[in-house]
Amino acid sequence: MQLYQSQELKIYNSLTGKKEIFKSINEGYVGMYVCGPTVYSYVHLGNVRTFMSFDVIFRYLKHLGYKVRYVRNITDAGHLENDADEGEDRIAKKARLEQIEPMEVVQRYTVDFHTILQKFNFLPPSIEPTATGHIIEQIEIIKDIVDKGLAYEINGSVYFDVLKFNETNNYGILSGRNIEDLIHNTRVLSGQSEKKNPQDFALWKKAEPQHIMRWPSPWGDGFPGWHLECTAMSTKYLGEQFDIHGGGMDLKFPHHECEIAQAEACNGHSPVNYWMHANMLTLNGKKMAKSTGNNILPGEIFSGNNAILSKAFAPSVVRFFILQAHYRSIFDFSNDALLASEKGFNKLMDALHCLDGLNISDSSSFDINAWKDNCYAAMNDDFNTPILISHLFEAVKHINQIKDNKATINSDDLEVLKSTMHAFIFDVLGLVDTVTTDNNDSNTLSNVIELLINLRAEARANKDFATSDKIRDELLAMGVQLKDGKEGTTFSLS
RNA sequence: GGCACCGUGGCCGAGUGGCUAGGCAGAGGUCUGCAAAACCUUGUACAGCAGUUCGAAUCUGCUCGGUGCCUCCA
Repeated sequence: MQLYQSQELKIYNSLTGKKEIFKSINEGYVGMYVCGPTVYSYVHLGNVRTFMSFDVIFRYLKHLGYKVRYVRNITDAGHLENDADEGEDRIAKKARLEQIEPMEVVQRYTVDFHTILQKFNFLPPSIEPTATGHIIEQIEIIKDIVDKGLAYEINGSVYFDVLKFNETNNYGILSGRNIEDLIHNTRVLSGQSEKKNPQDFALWKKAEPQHIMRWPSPWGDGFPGWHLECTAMSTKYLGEQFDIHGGGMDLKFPHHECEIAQAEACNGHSPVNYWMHANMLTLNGKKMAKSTGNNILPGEIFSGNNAILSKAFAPSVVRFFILQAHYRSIFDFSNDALLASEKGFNKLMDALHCLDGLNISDSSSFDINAWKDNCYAAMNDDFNTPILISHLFEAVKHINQIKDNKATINSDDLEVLKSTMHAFIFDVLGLVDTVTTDNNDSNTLSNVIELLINLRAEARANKDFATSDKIRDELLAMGVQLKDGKEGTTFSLS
C-alpha cells in the first residue's frame, strides 16, 4: 500500500480556480511538465523560487509513492523581445554583445542554472529537454495545425489563427480573458505587423539573413515560436494529455494559453488536467525580472556580496526562507526576513540534533500520531509548506521540553517523531543540515577551537576568569561564538 | 483602459463565518563566576466605511493603497 492511497491530496487548479482532489490519469503514475528558463542570463532568485516550488511538489509526490515523470525544459532557442517584427532575439542579442556564438550563450547559462539549483539541493528532473533538440517535432505540429486550417503562412512565417480557433474553442479559458476584450485592449504596436490579427501568435518565424539561429523548414529557414516548444516536448514525453503543468504566474498568459490552443488544435482536447502557477518573488515590492535588473542572484546571497545584504546566507537557509511562504502568494525578499528565517532554521536544526539523545519514557505526553497527521494535512492542502513548517516547530517545542524533562516520549513515538521529521525536513522540503557539513569542511579549524575551549575550561576551573574571558571575547571578535551548555561548550562560526 | 490578485499584531508570513498557525523581534523567567548561547512563558492583529448574520478579520458593496498580466519574462 502506497501513501497516496490513504492521503487525499488537493491541488489548486488555475484552470478552474478551485482546489481539487488530485487523481492521476494512470494510478500510481504522475506526469508533470514545468516551463524551464530561457538561458540568456544568470538565473535569479525569482526564477529559483518557481522551480523550488515544483521541486517540493515533485518531492512530495514521490514521497507519497507516485512514480513521477518530471519534465522541465530548457529554452535555448532565441525568441523575440516583443511581438513586433523588428524585435531582436534575446539569445542572439546576448551573443552579439558578448561576441560569442549563440550556443555559447546557451551553454554558459545552462551550466549556471544547473550549478545554482544543485547548491539549493534540487532533485534533477526526469527529463530536461531543449527546444533546439526538438525542432523536427515542432515543425510536425505546425504542419498539423496548418492542415487543420488553424494556422496560416505569410512571408515565410506561420501564425496561429486565434480568431478562427475561438470559433470552435475557447481561447482565454485559462487566464479568464475573452476574445472581445483582447481585441479591444490590444496595444498599438510600433511595427507594421504581417499577422491577420494582433492576437495571432507565431508558430514559426522567418529568419532574417543576419539571424544566426536558424533551421530549414517547409516555409524556409526560420526558427520556432516560443509557445510551441512546450507543446512539442510535453506531448512527446508525457502524451497528449497529462496530469500537471506548472510554471511561473507570468507565463499564464499568453504562454500557457497558447499551449492550450496549440494542443487543442492538434489533438482536439485539453492537454493538461491540473494547471499550477507559482507566484512572483518581489524585491522592493516589485517583481524580480531579468529585463528590468530588479533582481538578486543566488551567488550574491551565498557570498553576501550585495548592497542590500548584511551578511552571507547558506543555500538551505534561503530554501527554508522561500518555503516559509506559500507558493501561490507573492513573496517579498528582504534582508530582515532572511535573517529571521536563518534563526528559525538554526533552531529547527538544533532540535533535530537533539533527537538522538532524548530520554525515553513509558508514555508520551503528546499525541504524536495526531501531529504526524497534521503534517500530512498541511502538504495535502495544496502543498502548504508554511503550515507544515509551523507543525515542525511544534515538534521542536516538544523535543526541547523532553530534553528539559518537562515532557515525555515513549520509544515507539520517538521513532515516529524521528522518521517523520527526517522525511519532511530532508526528503520533502529538501533542506540540508548545514551544521554537519560546515564542520566537515573545516576540521583543522575545529580542532584548534576545541583546544582553546579546553584551555578556557581549565582557566575557569582555576577561577582564572581573566584568561577565560579573553579567550571567549577574542574568539567572538574573530567570528567564533562559544556556547556553554550543560554537556560542555560548543561553537558556531558566523 | 481591460482582466486578475492582494492589504493580517513591531517585522515576515499562514489561515479562516464562532475553537483565532508559526518564525523573528520585544518583555519576564531558568541556566551561568559574569555574559553569550540555549530553553521555558508571554501577544485576540486582520486597510477604511457601510451591509448580511445570533456572530465577520473571514461573505457583499463602496473607498483608499499596492501588485501581476495584457510585449520577452519563473
